[in-house]
Amino acid sequence: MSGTVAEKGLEQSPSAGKRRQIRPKAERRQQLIDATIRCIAQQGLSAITLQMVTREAGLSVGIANLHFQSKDNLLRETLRFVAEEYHGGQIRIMEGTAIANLGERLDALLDFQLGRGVTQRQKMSVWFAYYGEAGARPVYQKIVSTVDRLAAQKLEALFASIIAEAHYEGVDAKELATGYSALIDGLHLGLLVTPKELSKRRARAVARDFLRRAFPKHIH
Amino acid sequence: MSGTVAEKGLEQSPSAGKRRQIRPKAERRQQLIDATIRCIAQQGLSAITLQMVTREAGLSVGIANLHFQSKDNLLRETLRFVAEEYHGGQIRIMEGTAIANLGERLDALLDFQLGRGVTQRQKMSVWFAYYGEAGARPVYQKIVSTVDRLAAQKLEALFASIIAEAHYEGVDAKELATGYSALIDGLHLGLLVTPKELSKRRARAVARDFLRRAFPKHIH
DNA sequence: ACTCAGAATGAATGATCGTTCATTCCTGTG
DNA sequence: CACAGGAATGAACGATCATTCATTCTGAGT
Repeated sequence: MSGTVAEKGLEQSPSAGKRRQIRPKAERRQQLIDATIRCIAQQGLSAITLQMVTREAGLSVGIANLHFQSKDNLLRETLRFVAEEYHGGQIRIMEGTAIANLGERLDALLDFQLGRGVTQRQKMSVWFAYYGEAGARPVYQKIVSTVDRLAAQKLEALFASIIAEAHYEGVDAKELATGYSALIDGLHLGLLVTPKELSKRRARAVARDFLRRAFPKHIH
Repeated sequence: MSGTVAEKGLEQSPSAGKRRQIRPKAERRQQLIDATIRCIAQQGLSAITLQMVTREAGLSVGIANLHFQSKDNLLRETLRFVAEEYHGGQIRIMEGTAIANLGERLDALLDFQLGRGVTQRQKMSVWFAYYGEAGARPVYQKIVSTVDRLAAQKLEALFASIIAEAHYEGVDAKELATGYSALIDGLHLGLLVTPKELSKRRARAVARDFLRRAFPKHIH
């Protein structure tokens, strides 16, 4: 997890807020994306406003259209960023050579997916805000599908390796990967919508249980 | 499943669209809620408009505020209706005495949750549209939590009965119910966002696999 | 046939949004 | 130090929204 999303929002100088600053284009873009994420989490995707986002970023209204051409494009780029952050994190764990033991790699994946970084209200709010619009906006669907497909393939490969290693019988890697991904998504949803009923601790226990049932020799 | 949501949208007379009709308040409310559901599915929650909804219902703009006081209230009532429809359907199956056999009751539940009625794009779009806003709107969270808790209790009770009936060992009904609910939610999400990657057939297979792993004596 | 309570309408209103662009102000370069 | 390129600003604009309410119309009761 990279902690690039949080902080900022105020100028670097605590009280002063006047002096105009010129910064490289890439930096401003990221600054606006970060502000967009914070606004979506706090106000929701349907209530979001350019005035809201640019104020959160400590900049003027016009700058959003300067760097992103339109509000629609800013929202698209924000989704692209969040999607790549999440799926990239998963993929890095699954194809990383740092962890040789397959069981430990599974553990690391679960730690990431239900760990502090991902299960922040802020992050989950953004995820599901876009999911909610995906039904009506094919563009969002496409952005998510693209990264999602790659992560799904990596997960399936990891499961296949585990199955081969321990000669598990009657288990289909692809079907199991689909189920595990869906389970994680559903747990995120539960953490977001009914946090009183589902604690993070229990979410982890549930996911671990799923893996233990499938790979008893790898998850103790 | 009650099919109250579809049809309408046009006056009863195909071509004529002028004559004003007076109908009971309850009927008009339902008519507007149905139109709202269709609009959310087609345009998304963030793009929805009272003009859009009332036109879809074949009525004038002012009528929305007449029967619901505000747009916010219309959206709240629509969520309440959808939530009760979905969770009510589940609860009716789980506490219904029509099916005595516990294994068959499980099957019926799965058929409902991943059947034609629920997995329509229209329905799932509405669900996740509201879920997406739940992070920023405590009201939505509360509405969903209320019905969700009851369904979760019924599911847990059903699982507990099954566990007791066949003396399954080392299985916790509550944890399993949480996992199953999350799995179903995640599969709905997959069907909505990545329909190309996940067919309804495979979603059912995945859910059935989860149940078979947990209750091998009940699901063949 | 007549009446009238109240359901339904839709033009008008004020607020707010995304977007534009003339202007201002940095800052690296010569 | 002077200057030019372009990053940043924010007032202005037109479009669109939720909401109001004076008016019209309906249909059940008499």
